[in-house]
Amino acid sequence: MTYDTIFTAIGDPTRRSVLEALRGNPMTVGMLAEKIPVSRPAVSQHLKVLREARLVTVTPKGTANEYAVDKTGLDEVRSWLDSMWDDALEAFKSHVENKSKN
Amino acid sequence: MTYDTIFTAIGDPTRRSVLEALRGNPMTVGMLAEKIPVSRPAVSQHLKVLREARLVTVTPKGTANEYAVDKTGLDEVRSWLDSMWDDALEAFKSHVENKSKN
DNA sequence: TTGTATCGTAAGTCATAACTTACCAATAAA
DNA sequence: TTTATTGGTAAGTTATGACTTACGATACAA
Repeated sequence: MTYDTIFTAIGDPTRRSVLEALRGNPMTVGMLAEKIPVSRPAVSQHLKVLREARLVTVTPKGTANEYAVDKTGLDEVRSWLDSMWDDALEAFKSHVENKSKN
Repeated sequence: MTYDTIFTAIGDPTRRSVLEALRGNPMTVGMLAEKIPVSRPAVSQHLKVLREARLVTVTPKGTANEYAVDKTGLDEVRSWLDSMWDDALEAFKSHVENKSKN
């Protein structure tokens, strides 16, 4: 399941900070490292996890790598959410039916 | 931010297994503990985290506690997702506009 | 060619969260 | 009242993942 990777990625607070920072505009590693209270190599490591989860994209620009939000991973979250929501509604409905049968 | 709690909660694979198990039908701790490869007290601890994140509800039934998916937390995920999606689209749009200005 | 800027990765550290067993409280049945 | 079932919590263990510093590769300017 792809969403395992995605939710594991989002599960970390620092990685959520990275996504929050990127929601406005693409940013380089250095810029992110100035904004988020961890070392630059730590930011790189987190970006790697986010990239593998398809939550960010990277575009080399000279010596700099520019990162942006990748909607692919967000799509997966939405699919999971819709599916989860539907099932929860279904379970609630049949639960109520069972209840009114007793 | 409430969604910090939620995403931290979903970040754990065992807790995701719990949610997967509950998507079909409400279940008791004991039932969950049979289905998921961890001890029953571990399940209890995870359920506590999920409850505080508003991802599950608990209904005492005699000596048993029945847990079910709570749509409140799912709603938060949806809000975050929509907001994230909109911002990412906006950023992409203004990024393209900047690009065509250069 | 040298120097500078940028960043990925290796290697090391260690706090913490996910696990366990043990204990006990609450509920229900006998 | 006693016994059985169920589950929350305490306390202890430890693997791991989030952090750091160090190193070196790549791109670009001088």
